Amino acid sequence: MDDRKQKVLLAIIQDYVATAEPVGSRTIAKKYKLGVSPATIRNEMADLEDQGFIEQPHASAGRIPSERGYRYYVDYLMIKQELTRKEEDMIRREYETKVKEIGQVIQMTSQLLSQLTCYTAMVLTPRLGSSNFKHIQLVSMHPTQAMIIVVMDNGVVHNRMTEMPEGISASDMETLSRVLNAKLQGATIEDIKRTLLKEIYSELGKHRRILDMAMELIQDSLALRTGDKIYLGGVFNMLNQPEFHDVEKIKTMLSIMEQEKLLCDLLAGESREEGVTVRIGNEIKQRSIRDYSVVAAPYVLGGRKAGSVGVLGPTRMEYAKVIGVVDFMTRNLSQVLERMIQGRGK
Amino acid sequence: MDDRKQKVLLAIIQDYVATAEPVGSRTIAKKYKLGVSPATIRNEMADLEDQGFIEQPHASAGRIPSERGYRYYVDYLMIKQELTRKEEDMIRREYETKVKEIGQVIQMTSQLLSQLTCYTAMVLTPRLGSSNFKHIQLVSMHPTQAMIIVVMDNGVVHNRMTEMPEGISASDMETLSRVLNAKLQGATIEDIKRTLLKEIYSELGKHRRILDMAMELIQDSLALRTGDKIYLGGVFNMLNQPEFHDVEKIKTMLSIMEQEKLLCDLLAGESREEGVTVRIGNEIKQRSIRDYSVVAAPYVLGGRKAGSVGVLGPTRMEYAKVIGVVDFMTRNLSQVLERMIQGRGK
DNA sequence: TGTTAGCACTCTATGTTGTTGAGTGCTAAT
DNA sequence: ATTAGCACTCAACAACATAGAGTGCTAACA
Repeated sequence: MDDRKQKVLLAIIQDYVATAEPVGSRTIAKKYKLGVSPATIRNEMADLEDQGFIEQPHASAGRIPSERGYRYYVDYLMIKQELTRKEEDMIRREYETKVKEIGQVIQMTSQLLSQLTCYTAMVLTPRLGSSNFKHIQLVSMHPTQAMIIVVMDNGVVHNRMTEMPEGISASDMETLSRVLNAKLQGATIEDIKRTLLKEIYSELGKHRRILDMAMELIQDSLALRTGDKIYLGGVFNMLNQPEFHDVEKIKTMLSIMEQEKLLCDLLAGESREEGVTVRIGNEIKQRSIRDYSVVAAPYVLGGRKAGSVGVLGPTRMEYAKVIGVVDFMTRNLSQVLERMIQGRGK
Repeated sequence: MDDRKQKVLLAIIQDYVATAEPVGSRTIAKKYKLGVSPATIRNEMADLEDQGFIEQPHASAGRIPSERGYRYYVDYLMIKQELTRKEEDMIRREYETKVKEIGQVIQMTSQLLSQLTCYTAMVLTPRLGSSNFKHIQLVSMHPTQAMIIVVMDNGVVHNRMTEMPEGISASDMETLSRVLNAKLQGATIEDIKRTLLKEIYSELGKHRRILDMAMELIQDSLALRTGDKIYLGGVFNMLNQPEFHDVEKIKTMLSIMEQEKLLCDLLAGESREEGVTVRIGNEIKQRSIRDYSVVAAPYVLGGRKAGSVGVLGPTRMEYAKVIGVVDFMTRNLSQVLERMIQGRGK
């Protein structure tokens, strides 16, 4: 692959990414002054086509990059595009002013990602590590109603209403809370299941009914692990891409977006322990998405992969830009989350 | 408006709602055996057009109902379609098995609504009435981190992490919680602002830093009123309606769906204190939605309107069905929420 | 007087055909 | 190795023709 061929391929990709129209030899000669005539470029293009880097939609049209072409571009030709000063400032500002809890962080991230790229953003909720029991609190609401609140040590809070037998006063509940807290301090789910449960029951047996509810909630909390949820951003945004001029395309795209499970697999599966991963067209394992490309990367929490973010768009994607954005956003997201959970050390 | 004219209008509406194609006189004569010839029906149709109940898209096409036609249908011709036994059972089962907290109820409702109607569902989150302070709890997390949890008397829970000065033990926090709870019991926001604040500060002055945070959260909680949020369901669902064969239509529709505020106004504004409201086309005040119809109704909590649900679809809508569904769902939703908040009295 | 058959007319949707222009591949000259 | 020239291909577009659905009107009919 000599130098000029690379230049031609680069030109084709850049032009096609920008215009979504097949690129002809004349266009390249004019716009990307390589100092040679269209005829020469035609020869190079014929070669590139033989090697599978570009293809012709039909006989008398220009060329478009093939998946292999994009792959070559991403691996060898592309220069990652860093965010501008302005963009970085904007992002930091958004996080600082508008975000107060973990759900908002995730949502904001997906919004920013799609806004910066014009494609669809996906963010997987973080698995918040350890998740052991921290605190339980029973609060009397109505005469016959109580709320059970469970706090996990990663900062997740669960709560549930429950019916309560008559004749339990608010101070009874306070006592119950205190005893339970003392017993359960720092316990893992195994501890609770194996040993503590019996101990507690024998001690507080008369409040069996409430205990049952409390235990159920604690177990749910421990089991739930903030069940992998995926946030999408800018699905609608992407419809402005010319690949969606056709109603059928829109529908199939939207039906993919509806399949949460598929998208979770996509994100969880594609991104490795570290760094940005790019999957182009058929490189994606999920069959139904083979017309698109994904740029994904994990974000970390306490040094370990906690979740992933990704951008989904047509194979004709601004890879340089998207990769830059995804890279920045994952690092930023890690920081923001870390600060939020560990405390915003001044 | 004589009897036969009504029958013709009814036939036109039913057929057009079913097929989305302009209806001709032949079709009516054949399918809706009125016992007269197409020519007679043509005469009736000419009259109906003069009166503004139907219109012709172009000279040699059949007729389609006008907004006035739909209005007449909804007011005088239509027979509300109750849900089938099967559907009702399905709904009840879904709520019972899958729904454990208030957010899920709302989401499930919008899902079911859109599923049953094939249009887009909108559900406004409930305003949970009073919303006074019920309980506060400080929980020590890390050595320098604490969580503040505030419970409101309508069952809403807010929580926030905060930094904590060194040298405050877990039992200090327990004490703090207890004193605060005692002081604040059942207080409204005014109480807190006017009198209690000073009292508490003078008593617990040395923990000023924590108090500030706690008070901030309480005030936020009182102010937030679970800020009117809207849940949409089945936006994509609706794309299968033939009115969306055109890309532009899809885009404008989706851009409407993105404007949360607009939709909130729509729902909050259109539905009165009680019962199902139907707004057809231009009857909708919001300009940008004038091509659609809305069927909305409020749901109640403790005897007062707490929120609204609605269905948004093309003017060519199955009003009979949709009205039945909306009616049933609001009543059911009221019940489910009531039970959830007041306690699931057996 | 209300109903109906018949018919001319209208207009969209669909298909056909011709034309244009962008772009190629090949060849021969440089 | 590069390039000008040229014949060729094919999608896109426009112009035109055709078919058919549906109407409104008129005149005949019960």
